[in-house]
Amino acid sequence: MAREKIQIRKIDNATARQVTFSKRRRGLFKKAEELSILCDADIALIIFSATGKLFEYSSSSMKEILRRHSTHSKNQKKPEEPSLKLHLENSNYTSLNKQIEEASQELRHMKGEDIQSFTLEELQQLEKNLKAGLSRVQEQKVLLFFVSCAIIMT
Amino acid sequence: MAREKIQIRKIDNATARQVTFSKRRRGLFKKAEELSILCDADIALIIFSATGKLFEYSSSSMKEILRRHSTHSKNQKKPEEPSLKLHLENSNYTSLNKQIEEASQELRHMKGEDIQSFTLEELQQLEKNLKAGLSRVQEQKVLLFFVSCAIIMT
DNA sequence: AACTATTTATAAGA
DNA sequence: TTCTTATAAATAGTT
Repeated sequence: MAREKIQIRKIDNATARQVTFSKRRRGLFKKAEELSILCDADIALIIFSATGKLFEYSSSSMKEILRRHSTHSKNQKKPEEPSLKLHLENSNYTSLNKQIEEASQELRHMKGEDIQSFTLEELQQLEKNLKAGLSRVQEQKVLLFFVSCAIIMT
Repeated sequence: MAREKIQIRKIDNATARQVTFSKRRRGLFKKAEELSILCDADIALIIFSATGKLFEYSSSSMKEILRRHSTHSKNQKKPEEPSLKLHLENSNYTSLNKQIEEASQELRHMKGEDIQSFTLEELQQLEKNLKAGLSRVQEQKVLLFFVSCAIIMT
Protein backbone atom coordinates (compact mmCIF):
# COMPACT_ATOMS: atom_id res chain seq x y z
CA MET A 1 0.00 0.00 0.00
CA ALA A 2 2.77 2.31 -0.74
CA ARG A 3 5.55 2.78 -3.23
CA GLU A 4 4.26 -0.23 -5.06
CA LYS A 5 1.25 -2.42 -4.78
CA ILE A 6 2.10 -5.82 -3.36
CA GLN A 7 0.40 -9.16 -3.71
CA ILE A 8 -1.01 -10.65 -0.54
CA ARG A 9 1.11 -13.78 -0.22
CA LYS A 10 3.90 -14.78 2.09
CA ILE A 11 6.88 -12.46 1.77
CA ASP A 12 9.86 -14.56 0.66
CA ASN A 13 12.67 -12.42 2.02
CA ALA A 14 12.93 -13.05 5.76
CA THR A 15 14.22 -9.57 6.58
CA ALA A 16 11.52 -7.84 4.58
CA ARG A 17 8.95 -10.13 6.18
CA GLN A 18 10.13 -9.16 9.67
CA VAL A 19 10.00 -5.45 8.84
CA THR A 20 6.53 -5.74 7.39
CA PHE A 21 5.42 -7.76 10.39
CA SER A 22 6.53 -5.01 12.77
CA LYS A 23 4.92 -2.24 10.77
CA ARG A 24 1.64 -3.95 10.06
CA ARG A 25 1.35 -5.33 13.54
CA ARG A 26 1.50 -1.84 14.95
CA GLY A 27 -1.00 -0.68 12.38
CA LEU A 28 -3.37 -3.47 13.27
CA PHE A 29 -3.14 -2.77 17.00
CA LYS A 30 -3.81 0.90 16.36
CA LYS A 31 -6.85 0.14 14.21
CA ALA A 32 -8.16 -2.27 16.81
CA GLU A 33 -7.87 0.34 19.53
CA GLU A 34 -9.52 2.99 17.39
CA LEU A 35 -12.43 0.71 16.61
CA SER A 36 -12.92 -0.16 20.26
CA ILE A 37 -12.98 3.51 21.25
CA LEU A 38 -15.01 4.88 18.35
CA CYS A 39 -17.68 2.20 18.53
CA ASP A 40 -17.53 1.13 22.15
CA ALA A 41 -16.58 -2.41 21.15
CA ASP A 42 -14.69 -4.94 23.20
CA ILE A 43 -11.77 -6.33 21.25
CA ALA A 44 -9.11 -8.96 21.74
CA LEU A 45 -6.31 -9.40 19.24
CA ILE A 46 -3.79 -12.20 19.57
CA ILE A 47 -0.85 -12.50 17.22
CA PHE A 48 1.78 -15.22 17.12
CA SER A 49 4.73 -14.43 14.89
CA ALA A 50 6.12 -17.16 12.66
CA THR A 51 8.84 -17.60 15.28
CA GLY A 52 6.25 -18.16 18.02
CA LYS A 53 6.47 -14.81 19.79
CA LEU A 54 3.20 -13.59 21.25
CA PHE A 55 1.78 -10.10 20.77
CA GLU A 56 -1.59 -9.17 22.11
CA TYR A 57 -4.00 -6.30 22.50
CA SER A 58 -7.27 -6.13 24.33
CA SER A 59 -9.55 -3.17 24.83
CA SER A 60 -10.39 -4.39 28.33
CA SER A 61 -9.44 -7.50 30.27
CA MET A 62 -8.13 -10.17 27.89
CA LYS A 63 -9.22 -12.86 30.29
CA GLU A 64 -12.74 -11.48 30.48
CA ILE A 65 -13.06 -11.19 26.70
CA LEU A 66 -11.85 -14.75 26.19
CA ARG A 67 -14.25 -16.01 28.82
CA ARG A 68 -17.06 -14.20 27.07
CA HIS A 69 -15.93 -15.64 23.75
CA SER A 70 -15.86 -19.20 25.01
CA THR A 71 -19.35 -18.71 26.39
CA HIS A 72 -20.58 -17.68 22.95
CA SER A 73 -18.82 -20.42 21.03
CA LYS A 74 -20.10 -23.13 23.39
CA ASN A 75 -23.60 -22.62 22.07
CA GLN A 76 -22.56 -23.57 18.56
CA LYS A 77 -21.32 -27.07 19.31
CA LYS A 78 -22.69 -30.18 17.73
CA PRO A 79 -25.17 -31.82 20.12
CA GLU A 80 -23.94 -35.35 19.36
CA GLU A 81 -20.54 -34.67 20.90
CA PRO A 82 -19.89 -35.70 24.47
CA SER A 83 -20.36 -32.66 26.66
CA LEU A 84 -17.45 -33.00 28.99
CA LYS A 85 -14.40 -33.68 26.90
CA LEU A 86 -12.00 -34.73 29.54
CA HIS A 87 -9.79 -37.03 27.59
CA LEU A 88 -6.15 -36.37 28.11
CA GLU A 89 -4.13 -36.12 24.97
CA ASN A 90 -1.07 -37.64 26.54
CA SER A 91 -1.41 -41.37 26.14
CA ASN A 92 0.44 -41.97 29.40
CA TYR A 93 -2.79 -41.16 31.21
CA THR A 94 -4.96 -44.01 30.00
CA SER A 95 -5.90 -44.97 33.51
CA LEU A 96 -6.90 -41.42 34.38
CA ASN A 97 -8.82 -41.20 31.15
CA LYS A 98 -10.81 -44.29 31.94
CA GLN A 99 -11.84 -43.10 35.36
CA ILE A 100 -12.67 -39.64 34.13
CA GLU A 101 -14.81 -41.15 31.42
CA GLU A 102 -16.69 -43.21 34.00
CA ALA A 103 -17.24 -40.21 36.21
CA SER A 104 -18.43 -38.18 33.24
CA GLN A 105 -20.95 -40.88 32.40
CA GLU A 106 -22.21 -40.73 35.93
CA LEU A 107 -23.18 -37.11 35.63
CA ARG A 108 -24.61 -37.54 32.16
CA HIS A 109 -26.84 -40.34 33.33
CA MET A 110 -28.20 -38.31 36.20
CA LYS A 111 -30.00 -36.11 33.78
CA GLY A 112 -30.16 -38.46 30.82
CA GLU A 113 -29.10 -35.77 28.44
CA ASP A 114 -26.19 -33.60 27.43
CA ILE A 115 -24.94 -31.45 30.29
CA GLN A 116 -24.52 -28.49 27.97
CA SER A 117 -28.23 -28.24 27.51
CA PHE A 118 -28.68 -27.53 31.21
CA THR A 119 -29.97 -24.12 32.09
CA LEU A 120 -28.85 -22.34 35.22
CA GLU A 121 -32.19 -23.17 36.78
CA GLU A 122 -31.74 -26.86 36.03
CA LEU A 123 -28.28 -26.81 37.51
CA GLN A 124 -29.62 -25.14 40.62
CA GLN A 125 -32.23 -27.89 40.91
CA LEU A 126 -29.49 -30.44 40.37
CA GLU A 127 -27.56 -28.95 43.25
CA LYS A 128 -30.58 -29.37 45.49
CA ASN A 129 -31.05 -32.97 44.39
CA LEU A 130 -27.44 -33.70 45.07
CA LYS A 131 -27.55 -32.31 48.57
CA ALA A 132 -30.80 -34.10 49.33
CA GLY A 133 -30.10 -37.45 47.75
CA LEU A 134 -26.45 -38.24 48.22
CA SER A 135 -25.22 -39.50 51.52
CA ARG A 136 -21.56 -39.98 50.90
CA VAL A 137 -19.59 -36.79 51.24
CA GLN A 138 -17.03 -37.76 48.64
CA GLU A 139 -19.52 -38.71 45.99
CA GLN A 140 -21.26 -35.42 46.57
CA LYS A 141 -18.00 -33.63 46.08
CA VAL A 142 -17.37 -35.36 42.78
CA LEU A 143 -20.75 -34.42 41.47
CA LEU A 144 -20.72 -30.89 42.79
CA PHE A 145 -17.46 -30.43 41.03
CA PHE A 146 -18.90 -31.70 37.79
CA VAL A 147 -21.86 -29.41 38.13
CA SER A 148 -19.64 -26.45 38.79
CA CYS A 149 -17.55 -27.31 35.75
CA ALA A 150 -20.69 -27.53 33.70
CA ILE A 151 -21.73 -24.09 34.88
CA ILE A 152 -18.31 -22.65 34.21
CA MET A 153 -18.23 -24.21 30.75
CA THR A 154 -21.70 -22.95 29.89
CA MET B 1 -9.45 9.24 7.64
CA ALA B 2 -11.48 10.67 4.91
CA ARG B 3 -13.58 13.73 4.18
CA GLU B 4 -12.59 15.07 7.56
CA LYS B 5 -10.23 14.02 10.23
CA ILE B 6 -12.04 12.65 13.25
CA GLN B 7 -11.08 12.48 16.88
CA ILE B 8 -10.72 9.01 18.32
CA ARG B 9 -13.47 9.01 20.91
CA LYS B 10 -16.81 7.31 21.11
CA ILE B 11 -19.08 8.38 18.25
CA ASP B 12 -22.16 9.98 19.77
CA ASN B 13 -24.67 9.36 17.00
CA ALA B 14 -25.81 5.74 17.24
CA THR B 15 -26.44 5.35 13.51
CA ALA B 16 -23.08 6.78 12.56
CA ARG B 17 -21.45 4.60 15.18
CA GLN B 18 -23.05 1.47 13.73
CA VAL B 19 -21.98 2.39 10.20
CA THR B 20 -18.43 3.08 11.30
CA PHE B 21 -18.41 -0.17 13.25
CA SER B 22 -19.32 -2.16 10.15
CA LYS B 23 -16.80 -0.40 7.94
CA ARG B 24 -13.88 -0.50 10.31
CA ARG B 25 -14.62 -4.02 11.46
CA ARG B 26 -14.31 -5.22 7.89
CA GLY B 27 -11.15 -3.18 7.48
CA LEU B 28 -9.67 -4.68 10.62
CA PHE B 29 -10.48 -8.24 9.56
CA LYS B 30 -8.93 -7.61 6.18
CA LYS B 31 -5.75 -6.19 7.72
CA ALA B 32 -5.54 -9.11 10.10
CA GLU B 33 -5.81 -11.60 7.26
CA GLU B 34 -3.24 -9.75 5.18
CA LEU B 35 -0.78 -9.71 8.06
CA SER B 36 -1.24 -13.41 8.69
CA ILE B 37 -0.60 -14.25 5.04
CA LEU B 38 2.22 -11.81 4.36
CA CYS B 39 4.17 -12.66 7.48
CA ASP B 40 3.07 -16.20 8.20
CA ALA B 41 1.60 -15.16 11.54
CA ASP B 42 -1.17 -16.86 13.48
CA ILE B 43 -3.85 -14.37 14.40
CA ALA B 44 -7.05 -14.40 16.41
CA LEU B 45 -9.33 -11.38 16.48
CA ILE B 46 -12.41 -11.27 18.66
CA ILE B 47 -14.81 -8.36 18.57
CA PHE B 48 -17.88 -7.81 20.70
CA SER B 49 -20.08 -4.98 19.51
CA ALA B 50 -21.55 -2.61 22.08
CA THR B 51 -24.76 -4.61 21.73
CA GLY B 52 -22.97 -7.85 22.57
CA LYS B 53 -22.82 -9.41 19.13
CA LEU B 54 -19.73 -11.49 18.48
CA PHE B 55 -17.51 -11.16 15.41
CA GLU B 56 -14.36 -13.16 15.05
CA TYR B 57 -11.52 -13.93 12.70
CA SER B 58 -8.73 -16.41 13.05
CA SER B 59 -6.02 -17.28 10.58
CA SER B 60 -6.18 -20.92 11.64
CA SER B 61 -8.14 -22.74 14.33
CA MET B 62 -9.50 -20.26 16.87
CA LYS B 63 -9.52 -22.96 19.51
CA GLU B 64 -5.89 -23.81 18.86
CA ILE B 65 -4.76 -20.18 18.96
CA LEU B 66 -6.59 -19.57 22.22
CA ARG B 67 -5.10 -22.70 23.72
CA ARG B 68 -1.66 -21.53 22.66
CA HIS B 69 -2.37 -18.11 24.10
CA SER B 70 -3.48 -19.46 27.45
CA THR B 71 -0.34 -21.55 27.61
CA HIS B 72 1.75 -18.43 27.12
CA SER B 73 -0.15 -16.29 29.58
CA LYS B 74 -0.11 -19.01 32.25
CA ASN B 75 3.58 -18.42 32.73
CA GLN B 76 3.04 -14.78 33.62
CA LYS B 77 0.59 -15.24 36.49
CA LYS B 78 1.17 -13.96 39.97
CA PRO B 79 2.13 -16.89 42.20
CA GLU B 80 0.00 -15.68 45.11
CA GLU B 81 -3.24 -16.23 43.22
CA PRO B 82 -5.21 -19.40 43.86
CA SER B 83 -4.56 -21.80 41.03
CA LEU B 84 -7.99 -23.20 40.48
CA LYS B 85 -10.42 -20.34 40.31
CA LEU B 86 -13.67 -22.15 40.52
CA HIS B 87 -15.84 -19.52 42.10
CA LEU B 88 -19.19 -19.18 40.50
CA GLU B 89 -20.20 -15.67 39.64
CA ASN B 90 -23.85 -16.29 40.23
CA SER B 91 -24.45 -15.63 43.88
CA ASN B 92 -27.17 -18.30 43.99
CA TYR B 93 -24.42 -20.88 44.16
CA THR B 94 -22.83 -19.89 47.45
CA SER B 95 -23.16 -23.40 48.79
CA LEU B 96 -21.53 -24.89 45.72
CA ASN B 97 -18.80 -22.27 45.91
CA LYS B 98 -17.99 -23.19 49.45
CA GLN B 99 -17.67 -26.89 48.73
CA ILE B 100 -15.66 -26.30 45.60
CA GLU B 101 -13.31 -24.06 47.51
CA GLU B 102 -12.80 -26.78 50.11
CA ALA B 103 -12.14 -29.41 47.50
CA SER B 104 -9.69 -27.09 45.73
CA GLN B 105 -7.80 -26.62 48.97
CA GLU B 106 -7.56 -30.36 49.32
CA LEU B 107 -5.64 -30.72 46.09
CA ARG B 108 -3.46 -27.69 46.75
CA HIS B 109 -2.45 -29.09 50.11
CA MET B 110 -1.45 -32.42 48.61
CA LYS B 111 1.44 -30.82 46.87
CA GLY B 112 1.83 -27.75 49.06
CA GLU B 113 2.20 -25.52 46.05
CA ASP B 114 0.36 -24.01 43.15
CA ILE B 115 -1.15 -26.69 40.93
CA GLN B 116 -0.27 -24.69 37.83
CA SER B 117 3.39 -25.24 38.49
CA PHE B 118 2.96 -28.99 38.10
CA THR B 119 4.78 -30.57 35.20
CA LEU B 120 3.32 -33.51 33.35
CA GLU B 121 5.83 -35.74 35.10
CA GLU B 122 4.72 -34.50 38.51
CA LEU B 123 1.11 -35.10 37.62
CA GLN B 124 1.94 -38.61 36.51
CA GLN B 125 3.63 -39.21 39.86
CA LEU B 126 0.57 -37.74 41.57
CA GLU B 127 -1.63 -40.22 39.75
CA LYS B 128 0.50 -43.08 41.08
CA ASN B 129 0.36 -41.71 44.60
CA LEU B 130 -3.39 -41.41 44.39
CA LYS B 131 -3.86 -44.98 43.26
CA ALA B 132 -1.47 -46.29 45.90
CA GLY B 133 -2.53 -44.18 48.85
CA LEU B 134 -6.25 -43.64 48.62
CA SER B 135 -8.61 -46.36 49.62
CA ARG B 136 -11.97 -44.79 49.07
CA VAL B 137 -13.06 -44.96 45.47
CA GLN B 138 -14.99 -41.73 45.60
CA GLU B 139 -12.19 -39.70 47.08
CA GLN B 140 -9.93 -41.03 44.40
CA LYS B 141 -12.39 -39.91 41.78
CA VAL B 142 -12.52 -36.41 43.17
CA LEU B 143 -8.82 -36.09 43.09
CA LEU B 144 -8.35 -37.73 39.73
CA PHE B 145 -10.80 -35.26 38.38
CA PHE B 146 -8.88 -32.38 39.86
CA VAL B 147 -5.66 -33.70 38.45
CA SER B 148 -7.18 -34.05 35.02
CA CYS B 149 -8.51 -30.52 35.22
CA ALA B 150 -5.08 -29.32 36.19
CA ILE B 151 -3.62 -31.04 33.15
CA ILE B 152 -6.28 -29.66 30.86
CA MET B 153 -5.82 -26.15 32.25
CA THR B 154 -2.05 -26.33 31.87
C1' DA C 1 -24.97 0.60 -0.64
C1' DA C 2 -22.11 3.78 -3.52
C1' DC C 3 -19.28 7.65 -4.10
C1' DT C 4 -15.19 10.51 -3.40
C1' DA C 5 -12.29 13.83 -1.08
C1' DT C 6 -9.10 13.15 2.36
C1' DT C 7 -6.63 10.96 5.76
C1' DT C 8 -3.96 7.11 6.98
C1' DA C 9 -1.10 3.12 6.27
C1' DT C 10 2.73 1.42 4.32
C1' DA C 11 6.57 -0.45 0.58
C1' DA C 12 10.75 0.64 -0.73
C1' DG C 13 14.77 3.12 -0.05
C1' DA C 14 18.10 5.65 2.83
C1' DT D 1 15.55 -0.20 13.77
C1' DT D 2 13.95 4.40 12.40
C1' DC D 3 12.92 8.06 9.02
C1' DT D 4 11.30 9.54 4.57
C1' DT D 5 8.12 9.80 0.95
C1' DA D 6 5.48 8.33 -2.99
C1' DT D 7 1.63 5.67 -3.49
C1' DA D 8 -2.00 2.35 -2.19
C1' DA D 9 -5.70 1.66 0.84
C1' DA D 10 -9.10 2.95 4.21
C1' DT D 11 -12.66 5.63 5.43
C1' DA D 12 -15.92 10.09 6.97
C1' DG D 13 -19.30 12.39 5.28
C1' DT D 14 -22.43 12.64 1.52
C1' DT D 15 -25.86 10.87 -1.90
